Amino acid sequence: MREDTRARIQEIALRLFTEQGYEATSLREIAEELGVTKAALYYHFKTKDDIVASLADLRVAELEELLQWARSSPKTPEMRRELLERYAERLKQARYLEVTRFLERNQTALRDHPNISRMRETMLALTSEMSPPDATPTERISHSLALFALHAGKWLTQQGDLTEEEISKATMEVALRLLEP
Amino acid sequence: MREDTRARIQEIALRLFTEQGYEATSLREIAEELGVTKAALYYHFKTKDDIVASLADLRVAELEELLQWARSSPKTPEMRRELLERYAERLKQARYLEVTRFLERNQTALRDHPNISRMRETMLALTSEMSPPDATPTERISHSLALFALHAGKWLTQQGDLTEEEISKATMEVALRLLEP
DNA sequence: GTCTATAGGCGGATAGAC
DNA sequence: GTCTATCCGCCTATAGAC
Repeated sequence: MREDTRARIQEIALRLFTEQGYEATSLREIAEELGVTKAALYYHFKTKDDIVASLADLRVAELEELLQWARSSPKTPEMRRELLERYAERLKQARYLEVTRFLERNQTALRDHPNISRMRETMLALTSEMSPPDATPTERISHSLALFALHAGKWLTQQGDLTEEEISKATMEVALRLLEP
Repeated sequence: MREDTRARIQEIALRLFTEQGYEATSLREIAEELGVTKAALYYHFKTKDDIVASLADLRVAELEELLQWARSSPKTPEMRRELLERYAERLKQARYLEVTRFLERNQTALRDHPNISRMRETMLALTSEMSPPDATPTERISHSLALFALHAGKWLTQQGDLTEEEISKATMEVALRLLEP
């Protein structure tokens, strides 16, 4: 039953930051929910920003790994399809999805955070790997959008009575179609 | 040269909220930039939230007008194409685009704001007008994404050396293609 | 309409005991 | 590792003069 306190802080912080926003969530709230005092948090993390950094690290590492793979692979349509599938694979992991949501929703508040800038750059580099060098503007937009389409499925969940399976399958179909000529 | 102070507050607040985030922006900053004291702001707006409400009103009204138009129109593919074009038209107006950006980037911080909930619902209703009742899940996702595609162009601006004209044209092409069977 | 002054609270962060 | 106690600054908001 005894869990690493550090991990529990990350867990609670991630949830609250995502639900309420980073600035709107105080260390007091996190501590209260954990059942300790604010001061205890400072044993595990030097600052509030440090908690964010530890959360972002996870995703930055995965994104950079993905980018490295893309760059070292032949620039073919098949590679781009596989990049899409690998990205979708990551999004399926609950923990990773939560972090992604948190970062999506708090872009502005975290704009000066070093990890965030790095993530944005990596994400941009990733979208540019989705198009061949000679692509038209339309192709470029379409291929980049394919990546974001995978996120979109999550926002549109409320819509109708689709199951998660249906949505994720449909979303991938749409994304793949955005890659077609 | 004398401009309505109320309007200038909205203008400055909108910019700072968008750049730094809602929570991260204090009334002191807004007042300083305007060249008055905090207290003066309270003559024009009852609370900080009131400033947000006044900003959101603008967009909520336009979205609801759009929804009303869609609902009172025949449910044809042509209508959906026109809805897309009308939406794109709105996004072209600088003032409207700024408000949209602000709301996009501060969703979490403003999640309890009445206008924001209403906006989210309207936006969702709008996406559901994009699909016929008998649409498959894939069509539903694809058509909804068409609407968001128009936003995406703005995020991907940094990419390459495309002009604003090229991006907006390419984005619309991609969006229209998402509506095709 | 705008000011000065101030109330009252909560924020992040630290010192030092246990 | 966690606590109590505390610092200090900034925040929103209000009262009341001009």
